Amino acid sequence: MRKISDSTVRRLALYLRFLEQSTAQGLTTISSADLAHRGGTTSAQVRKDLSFFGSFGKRGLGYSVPELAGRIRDILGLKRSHRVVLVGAGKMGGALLHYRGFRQHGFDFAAIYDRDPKKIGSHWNGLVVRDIRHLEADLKREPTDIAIVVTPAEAAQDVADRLVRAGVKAILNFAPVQLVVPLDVTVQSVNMALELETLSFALANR
Amino acid sequence: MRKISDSTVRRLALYLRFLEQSTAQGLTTISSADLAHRGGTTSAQVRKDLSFFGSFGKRGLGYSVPELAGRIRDILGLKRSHRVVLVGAGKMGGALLHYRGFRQHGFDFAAIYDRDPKKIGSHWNGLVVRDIRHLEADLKREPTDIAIVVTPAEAAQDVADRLVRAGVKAILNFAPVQLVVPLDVTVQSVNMALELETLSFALANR
DNA sequence: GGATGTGAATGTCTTCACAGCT
DNA sequence: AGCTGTGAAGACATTCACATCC
Repeated sequence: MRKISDSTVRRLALYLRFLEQSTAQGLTTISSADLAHRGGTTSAQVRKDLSFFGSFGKRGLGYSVPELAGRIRDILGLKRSHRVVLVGAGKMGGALLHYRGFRQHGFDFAAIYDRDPKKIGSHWNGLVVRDIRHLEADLKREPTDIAIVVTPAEAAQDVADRLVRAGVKAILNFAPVQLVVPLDVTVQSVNMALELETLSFALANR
Repeated sequence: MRKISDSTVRRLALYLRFLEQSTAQGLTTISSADLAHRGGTTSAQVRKDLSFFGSFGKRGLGYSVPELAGRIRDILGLKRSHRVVLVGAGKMGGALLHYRGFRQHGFDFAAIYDRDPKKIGSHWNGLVVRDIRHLEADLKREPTDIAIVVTPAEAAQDVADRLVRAGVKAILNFAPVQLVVPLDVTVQSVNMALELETLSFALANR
């Protein structure tokens, strides 16, 4: 497949969000201009993004909301649900576990791990926190391709190495470190202090 | 000032992280190649990023770690601390409030707001949750330029409008909606479901 | 000698603009 | 007539490569 840019993928996910809202509002048809307006981009951008994957619209009319939503779900691989394991049973881990948006989009938490004996065995949103030592054996029994890492910075690389060895192919990293992984593993990092720093830059330079 | 790309700003923040680590390790000098290696980029990229703001290195030697760190802090506006208000006293808000990385980088929580009477008045990490109704009056007394929005999607735009009216110039948004704000206000959004969706795309297309 | 700083070349993403369907 | 789909143009970002200086 032709190389698709990260920005295009992120925009597709955004468009999908708007399509879902449009469905809720009972709309059946939407134009690239509408989608663009809501996503802060241009209609040409929307059409170009979609054109990498096919032509889903009707000239003179626009796109069928349900059809386009289906196509994008297909493109993003959201037609099936994903098992997700979470490593790090801290405050942030707990917040993520309760975050509605994940389940709504087909991401289901299968397990939560920590290494702190005080946390192991406690119940979190219907799941029991397991000893990180069981990670490899558990994933061998039930393969999982997405992991969320919410450990302190010092532990994150080690956890990532173990996840990779256990066959995880995609990691969402909240620890403030740059994870090193093999090329066939994808990492997305959310670095919250860094987000604030870009805001600080914007404030300092207006 | 010449227009600086968002990617450049984010990389600067990353370099700063590495410089801090290098300081901790007692290094006094670092080359663009070292910085590049740790940040997953190239030495030319590092030099180009820095060149937008001046020439901070010594040819044949590299960069002085403390000096470069200082320069980047200056560029990013991190030489002063920032007052931050948080809106939304949910699980995620609580997690952010406890997140060490913020304070470490000079971002200090000044207040936390919610509209749920059951939460108002309770203590969160040394702060008392205040009624969102006091937002405008509080910010008039103590101007603040950064706000973090961690409300449900439905409430986020309304909260953003009020923040803007109260003079906030930078918003870090965790609600899964696209906030509409005037041009002189900067928004950074962290959309967690969207991050997982890009991972799902990567899994589906390898 | 060794690493920076930077124009020039290349590559990538976005926008334009219009032919082509419905 | 209206809106898509898409080559071509333009803007922007990254990489190259080398003169420059410590």
